[in-house]
Amino acid sequence: MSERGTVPQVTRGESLLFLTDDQLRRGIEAMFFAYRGFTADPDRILAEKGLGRAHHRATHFINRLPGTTVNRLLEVLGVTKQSLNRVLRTLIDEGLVEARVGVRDRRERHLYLTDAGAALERELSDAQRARMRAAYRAAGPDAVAGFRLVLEEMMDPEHKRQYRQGQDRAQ
Amino acid sequence: MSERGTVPQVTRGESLLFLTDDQLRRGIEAMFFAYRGFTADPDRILAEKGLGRAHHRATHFINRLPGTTVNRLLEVLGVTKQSLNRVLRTLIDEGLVEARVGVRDRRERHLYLTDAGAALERELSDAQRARMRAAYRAAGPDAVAGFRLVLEEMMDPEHKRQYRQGQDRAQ
DNA sequence: TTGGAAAGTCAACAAGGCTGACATAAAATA
DNA sequence: TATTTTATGTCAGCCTTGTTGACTTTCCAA
Repeated sequence: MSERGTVPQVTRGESLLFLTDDQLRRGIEAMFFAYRGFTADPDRILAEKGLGRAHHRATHFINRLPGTTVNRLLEVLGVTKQSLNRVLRTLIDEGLVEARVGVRDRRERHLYLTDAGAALERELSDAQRARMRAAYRAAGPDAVAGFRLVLEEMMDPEHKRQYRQGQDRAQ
Repeated sequence: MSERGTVPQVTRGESLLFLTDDQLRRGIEAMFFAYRGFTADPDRILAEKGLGRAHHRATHFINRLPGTTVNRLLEVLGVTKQSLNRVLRTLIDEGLVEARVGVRDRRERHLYLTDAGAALERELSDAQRARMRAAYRAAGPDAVAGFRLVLEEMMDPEHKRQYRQGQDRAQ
């Protein structure tokens, strides 16, 4: 907070002009507008099917973590179990997700996408990846590396852990 | 869509490995987790005051565009006037925003933050900038340039325009 | 075997999106 | 001047997706 309105000093020959309040504000607005673009395409598809963004998030991570328990999914998504339950209810009722009672622990429900669920997930992620791919291609590999690094540094520590655990799957 | 599950070919000596579906998925998850971090600190402050993220977005852009009309703000925020109206109503009733009747065109309302509104805006953006600054510092200037470039490429064209117009203010 | 913890469900509420219809005032135009 | 268009605000009602609280079922450890 101490740097507001000031121009950071040049130290050891490095310019710190990328840390001015104005540059930070630009970054904040970039996040705001980019996130809108990021969700726009899946949102359109979901709206047609009477589903919402929450269903997309759930199917994404069920696809990524097949057989996950509800609890595990709760940690990743960061919502209350009641909130997730409503979304799962819909997905199960519509035949997109299957909840299998745990074998070792019968309190647990292990979640899997059905064929229809996998098809939906693919449709949504295809749309999202298409935009991402276009942006990556336009920006180039070095920019992408920077993009990923800054995003990682913005995460809460526990999300950073989860994010890193998601590495090297389906290579 | 055509590249799913394939490894992009190396063309003209460039590696296109940063465009694999898996790399794109990583970017998607990075956006998801980072956006959570991005909004977490202001959300906590807002919750204490009985306000929501929508109030933050409104005060942010009223601060950035002092004297903006309601219509202009609607375009930037991308919500309906009914939705914005509810938010503005609260902000005006709580003495955080002032709506002045237009001089040239008396149908217009020009929006300004009051002193209390400016103080709230500063508290919120200080919190958000603090996280941003830490991420920027940790990632370094080159990463930040890449971050901003990729985000810009992810925006819808009209948001990209608005984003670019926001350059070079309060230098 | 029993009491607590864990997983999941049901009910109710709130924020903040949305649409539609309508009112008012002012500006622009025929 | 009469009419239409524009900018704004408001009411009503709906939906999604968060929340908390209370409850059931199941498991496990004392």
